[in-house]
Amino acid sequence: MVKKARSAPRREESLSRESIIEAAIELLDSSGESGLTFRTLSERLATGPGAIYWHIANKSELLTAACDAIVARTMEATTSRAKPKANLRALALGMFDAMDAHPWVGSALGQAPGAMPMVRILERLGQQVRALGVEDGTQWAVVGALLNYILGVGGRNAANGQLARARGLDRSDFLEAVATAWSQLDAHLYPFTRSVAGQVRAHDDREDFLAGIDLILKGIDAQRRR
Amino acid sequence: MVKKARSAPRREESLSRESIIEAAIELLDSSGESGLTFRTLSERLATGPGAIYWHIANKSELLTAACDAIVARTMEATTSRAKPKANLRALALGMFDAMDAHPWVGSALGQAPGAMPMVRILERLGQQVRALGVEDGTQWAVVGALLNYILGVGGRNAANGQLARARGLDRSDFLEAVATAWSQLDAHLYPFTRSVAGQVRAHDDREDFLAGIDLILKGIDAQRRR
DNA sequence: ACCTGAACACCGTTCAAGT
DNA sequence: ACCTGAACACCGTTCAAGT
Repeated sequence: MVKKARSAPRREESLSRESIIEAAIELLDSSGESGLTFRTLSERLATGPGAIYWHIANKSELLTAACDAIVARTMEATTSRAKPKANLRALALGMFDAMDAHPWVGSALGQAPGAMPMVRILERLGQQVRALGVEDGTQWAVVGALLNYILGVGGRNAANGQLARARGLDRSDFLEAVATAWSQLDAHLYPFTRSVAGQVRAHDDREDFLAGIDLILKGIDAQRRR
Repeated sequence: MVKKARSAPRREESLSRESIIEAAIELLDSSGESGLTFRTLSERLATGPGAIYWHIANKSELLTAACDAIVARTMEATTSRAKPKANLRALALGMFDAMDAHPWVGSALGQAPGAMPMVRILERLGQQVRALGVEDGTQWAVVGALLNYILGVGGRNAANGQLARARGLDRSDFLEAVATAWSQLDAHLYPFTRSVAGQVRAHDDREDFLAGIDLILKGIDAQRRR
């Protein structure tokens, strides 16, 4: 009945940098960082692996570009209309949620120091720290502390997710396994880790994250008051 | 003159987990994370790639074990005989220097959440935070903030080093390139990043790192005083 | 018990050849 | 200008076969 039998899936539009990046994001979301392969990606785009290189220099550029797309959207979704502190918290939480939804973003951010996705975050943090009235000389240190903390948490979360995936567990099963291992450590050598094992199970990552941000914000206050 | 002509290099002792880890550390130090290969490693140990699997499960275990060896040495070298705050600073600086000397340690740490190398650091931080008099309920958040910050900086430094190596630059040339790129950003969209570009060039990473630690310590004080 | 090394199933990347 | 897909030079990992 149909004029043309539809054979193998065929691209209708030509490849473009954006369509490649969008497909890469889908792949990363569904199969993790190890799932992003030029072969798998080119299959999904109904082309050959070589074609991608016409639009993107290499894999690390692709990963950074995918990461940047997520970060850019997150920055757009996070307005800055409240007071600086509230903005900083919202910004941090926005990044936390983005890295939670796309675990690969945390590790991709870490792999592209000084590049665009990091700069977007740095800039927004910096503007709010300025608005907070921190003096010029210490702005860099303060923003650096916030940025490193955010990226540190993101990287850790990403690693948790990847390890869990690799072992076929979900996140909470993985944390459960960590808690169990910690509670079996030598009581004499690792008293603190043992005492804290239960909290690994119970606590809310998002709340812990925010508590860290608040701690840094308190430090900023204390420094400014001096 | 010599009884037996020495032919191809031959192992004199049998392989062991430790000798493999030691060789891996040497390889990582000299050629970076991408330089650690089962083939290169087995050549250096005068054996075949398969032999290593008798002693170590896989590459990620090898990397974590190498990382743990460095962290364990660092913890041993860092005594805790002063006041808690001084101990925390010394501990953080010790890790900073270790990650500076072995840039791959920063990224290896991030890849092994909940595993031994991380636990060593967690435990030491935790004991000092306890000694500081932080109440039980908030110890986890405080230690988490310190740990995430330390690992965040370590990861960033590692990424800087690896990127620089990949581009055939040394670290300062790489930072120079970042500073230049940042200073050419759009003045309207990226005022903060531009203003801070110069400091990327000038500032001492180690001092910046310590400033961040002090900021968190100040936050802890402020929280306790409440 | 421990080691050897060929073989397997992948990678990222290149590049002549096509349209 | 853009795409194709075979080919290159690697990987980590396995495993029969050796000692």
